[in-house]
Amino acid sequence: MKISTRGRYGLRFMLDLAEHAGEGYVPLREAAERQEISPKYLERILPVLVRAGFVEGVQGKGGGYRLVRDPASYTVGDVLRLTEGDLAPVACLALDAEPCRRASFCKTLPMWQRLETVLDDFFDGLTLEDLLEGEAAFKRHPPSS
Amino acid sequence: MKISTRGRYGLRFMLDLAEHAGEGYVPLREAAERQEISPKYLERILPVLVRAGFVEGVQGKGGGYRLVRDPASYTVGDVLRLTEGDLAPVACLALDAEPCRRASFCKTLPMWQRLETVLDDFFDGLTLEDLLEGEAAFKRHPPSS
DNA sequence: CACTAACCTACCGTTTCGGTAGGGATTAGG
DNA sequence: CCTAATCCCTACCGAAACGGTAGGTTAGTG
Repeated sequence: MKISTRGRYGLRFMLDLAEHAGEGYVPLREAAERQEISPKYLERILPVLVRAGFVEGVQGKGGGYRLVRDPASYTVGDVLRLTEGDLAPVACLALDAEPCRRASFCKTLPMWQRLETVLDDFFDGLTLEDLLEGEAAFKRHPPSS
Repeated sequence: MKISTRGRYGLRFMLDLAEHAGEGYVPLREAAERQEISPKYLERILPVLVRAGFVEGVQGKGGGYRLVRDPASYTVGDVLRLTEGDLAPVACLALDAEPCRRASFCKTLPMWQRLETVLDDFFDGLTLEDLLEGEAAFKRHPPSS
């Protein structure tokens, strides 16, 4: 029950781009240094973000990456679903899961389904811009709501 | 980001005991058959539940396992923390985590902390008895609350 | 005494995780 | 035109976790 480095690094990379938006293209090496991530490893996480049209990569000297849209238009859920993969909390709810015979009477399935929507709502309710604001974003969504 | 079989099987075992409470001791083999879990594998998940005093195991003929307390007194969070381990969604929030240098300025840490409380609230707000009721338990805690 | 069933430990094949290595292909600047 | 910078792509790799198996020992029942 852990978010792996792929999801966390991918998200931090996107945040790094958001923090340096409007400064031209950000070389992977610089982002990796700031985020203290192995450049070669980070490099392997990015293709999925490029292919999804989330970031634009420009080759050659002076190149690098930049966000395509406004930071507020990327939800954390969007980024995690790409980099981490499926956000389903159990295997039987994964997109590629084969149907489970026990589904019709499983006492735990409703809970996992409910948890999945809780997670979706949590991650889709946060944008890169929200995270840049820091803790302030969570003050607006207090635990009691 | 998946709950492993240890947590899921442990929970289903506890639910199986809850469903057969008051019928004496439930042999592991019977519970494993009903839950379609490898008996030998399930056997390896149980010691932590026994040592925590969640279930009582009795050896010899006529023996087996039974819940020690009322099903309503076990939260899903209790069971999962024992069988699955830490419920922290990222490594840096785990109990045994070494302190992260980036914590003071990490843009994602507040989100993970918030998510951890969301998960704790979710799992600690459900008991074995709630799950036995099926979907009804979730009608009482609608998505909008 | 025999049988049942919990208890305990070691092993094992597969997958995932986190990372490294080594090349291309492309572009800006001298 | 050459070179340095930069993205892009694929293959490999050690360690750990996952999910399960095997084979015993201990304890209680009939």
